[in-house]
This record gives sequence, structure tokens and C-alpha cells, in this order.
Amino acid sequence: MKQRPKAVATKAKILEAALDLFRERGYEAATMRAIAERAGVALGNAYYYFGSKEHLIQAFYDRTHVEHVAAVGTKLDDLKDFKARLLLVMRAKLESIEPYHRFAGLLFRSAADPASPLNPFSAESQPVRQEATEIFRKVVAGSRGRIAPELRAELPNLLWLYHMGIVLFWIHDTSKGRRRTWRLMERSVDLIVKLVGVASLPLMGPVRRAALGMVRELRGSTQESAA
Amino acid sequence: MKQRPKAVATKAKILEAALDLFRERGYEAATMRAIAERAGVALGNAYYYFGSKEHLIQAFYDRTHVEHVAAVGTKLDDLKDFKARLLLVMRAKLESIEPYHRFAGLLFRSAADPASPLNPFSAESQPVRQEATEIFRKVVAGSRGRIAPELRAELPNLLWLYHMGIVLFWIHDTSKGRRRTWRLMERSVDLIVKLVGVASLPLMGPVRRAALGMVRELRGSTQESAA
DNA sequence: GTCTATAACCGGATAGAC
DNA sequence: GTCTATCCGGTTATAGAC
Repeated sequence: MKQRPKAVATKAKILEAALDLFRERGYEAATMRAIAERAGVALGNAYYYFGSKEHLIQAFYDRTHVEHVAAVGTKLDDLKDFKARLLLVMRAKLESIEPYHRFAGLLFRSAADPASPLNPFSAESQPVRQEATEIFRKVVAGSRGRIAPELRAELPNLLWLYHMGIVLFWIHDTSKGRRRTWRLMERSVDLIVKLVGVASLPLMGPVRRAALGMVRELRGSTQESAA
Repeated sequence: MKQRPKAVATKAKILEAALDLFRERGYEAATMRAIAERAGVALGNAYYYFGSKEHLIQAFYDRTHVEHVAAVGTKLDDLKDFKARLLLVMRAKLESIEPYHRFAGLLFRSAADPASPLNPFSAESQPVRQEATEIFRKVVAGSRGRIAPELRAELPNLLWLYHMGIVLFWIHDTSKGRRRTWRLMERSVDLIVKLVGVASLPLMGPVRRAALGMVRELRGSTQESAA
């Protein structure tokens, strides 16, 4: 199973060519033939390394996640406020995906198909999903302030879901510099912080329990085992 | 612009063939060639009437909406309680779409593409979206009980969005009889009613305003003019 | 195991003749 | 309005070279 250096290099070359072309021309125009040509390999060779065009996109997924984590870097260490931490992570997210906006929509096409491995809720995506949730776990874990304990446990998953919602909006956002998404993100972060505050009030016990019960139900369907 | 009877008949023939084949074989297997053949027309002729395969699906959309409205019928008139009304509409929704579960996933592939006319947030879908929101407007309008006025105005749109979320879950739900979706729907309706109650408390003014402000922002991006 | 080259299949979409 | 012919790109197949 050990791959030879040459194979690794070829695979990387193909992936880079694909990502470049996705950026430059969007999804449809970046044909497999063009990708292979740009990478300097035969069409069949591209398929040798990537079973389909969608597999190329899975790699894109991974890449944006890595870039997101890199963009956050160690900056979280300096912040103790929940809102500041969440804002940091969300800003880094939007910045890291921006270069790919052009073809993100078409990507989402596959992602929405329940049968597609690209679907963020699919079993195949579980590792990526779990990794992506990890950063929100960090956000919550390092936050000072009153957050109801049951909420603290579920919050990372909720934040991951929330961030998927923002990405969904971003995909549809055609405003210059994605202004609308940024505004929505900032407002919604503010709202989330408020809601977490309210939900953590002792009085809100029943509502909180109803909400968390439902969320666990929702999560159960896609991930049989919770982390 | 008046269409000749022959044209209407041909178009209908093609549409019926398409819906039949979608039901029988699912989306992918129902090729445009097969549809044309079943309808007894040439491939090019199918494209003369329906610009793309996706346009055929738009018709499918419309049909499920009509069926939903039919399933609700006049039953709303008998109920004055918000929760009961919302439950009625949501149950009718799940029942009316159930026969199509098998290929709904593949349909939603296109629906998720921002560039697709099928996208529920797209301009092309605005009529359908508005119609679909209408039923939630009715739900709210006929409900007795304390609901903050600003909330009342925005609630139909929020409920439409909520119902889209439930449908999204339903698409991914492989449990027998879609049990999980039903349970989630019932729990979430309960939660929504609780939340509306809490949000309508005078004390919640700031949170409510933050939430509604954000929602309007969100809505603004897809519908330039609010109803 | 890695890679090339080439041809072919399939289905969505289009052009242009009738 | 309807057809036939054709294009185009994802995908597969094949046969062989290093």
C-alpha cells in the first residue's frame, strides 16, 4: 500500500491542476480532459487516481478544512470570550473559502444528494465532519462565562450545523465581497451568543431540554455513535 | 402566445411520460431519450417543450405543492390553536410527499444548485415559494393566543424555512415509514410553539429584535421585495 | 504498481433541415 | 413543431510500456 514518491507527486499534480481550474473556470468548464492536460497526464491517469470528478471535490473539501484550521492557527489561544472566539473561527472560515466561491454552487449540487459521498451528512463524510466539529469544540471549551453544562456538550455540533447554514447562504450570495454573508454571519453570531445566554438561565430549563432532546434526535439519524 | 391544442397535447404527453418514468425508474434512469420514446416524440421535440431535464422536475414540484394544499383542504377552519394548526399542515406535507421519497433525493440534487431554476431560493421559484408560504401565513393568521406582532409578520417565512429543513431531513431519512422524520417534526413543532411563546414575552424584546433583524437580512438576499 | 494513448459508450443538450 | 444528426464531456475499456 505504500505509495512511491512518484505516485504521490502525480496525484498532487492532478489535484493542483483540478483546484486551479475550478478556481479559474468553475466546475463545469473544468473538464476532466482539461484537468488531465493541465496536469500533464493522460485522461486515464487522472481516473486512476481519482475515481470520479466528485472525488476531486472531496479533496477540495479536505483542503478548505485544512486552510480553515491554518487560518485560525493559534489565535484562539488569546481569546477567552465566547463571542470573540466564535467570530474568529467564522471569519477565518469565510476568508478561507472565498477563492472558491465561483464553483462552490456546483459543488453543492453533489453535496445535497443523499447518495453522494460528498454529502456532509453522509457516512463517508464523517471524518471530515468530526474534524470540522472539533474546531467548534475548541471554541466552546476555551470560553469563559455561564453556559449551561448540557448545552456545552451539544453546542459544538450545533455550531457546526450553524456554520453549514452560513456556508449555504454564502453559496447563494452574489453580493460584492460577499457583504451580505458577512453581515448575516456577524448578526447571527451576536444572536447565538444572546440565545446561549438566555438558554442558560435556570428558568429556561424546560425549553432547553426540549431543544436539546430534539437536537439529539436529529443527530442520531446521521451519526449512529456520538463522539 | 395562445398555444394550439396540438402543442398542448404534445407537451402534456411528454410531461406524463417523464413523471411516469421518474416514478418507475428514478431520476437517473429516466433518460431524456427514454422519456421522448415513451411519449412517442423525437428527442429534440422534448427539448422544444422543456428546456432541460430540470424543467420537467419543476412540474413535479408544482404537483406536490398542489397535493399538499389539497391534503390540508378546509381542515384548518376547524382549528384555532397554533400548535394544532401547524401540526396539521406539517402532517399533511409529510403525507403528501411520501410517495415520492424514492427519488426525491436525486431531485434535490438539482434543487441545491444555486444556478438551477429548481432551487427553492431562486427567482424562478419565487411563485412556488410564495404559494407555499401562503399556507403558513394562514396557519399564523388563524391562530389565537399571544404572539408578538412583529413576530406574527415574520413567522410565515420562518415556518416555510423550517418546513424546508424538515423536508431536507426527510430526504435523508431511511427509517421505516419515515418514523424519525415524524418524531422530529412533532418534537420540533412542540419546540417552535414553546419558542414563540418565550419570544413573545415582553422581556425578550432585545433578543426578539436581534433575531427578526437577522431574519429580514437573510430573506432580503433571495427576495428583493417582501410580500 | 504507474502511466500512456486511443477509442468508445452514454446521456444531456443543440443545430439546422423539413 | 418536429425530426435527424451532431456535439460535448463524464466515464470506461483496452492494450501496452516502464
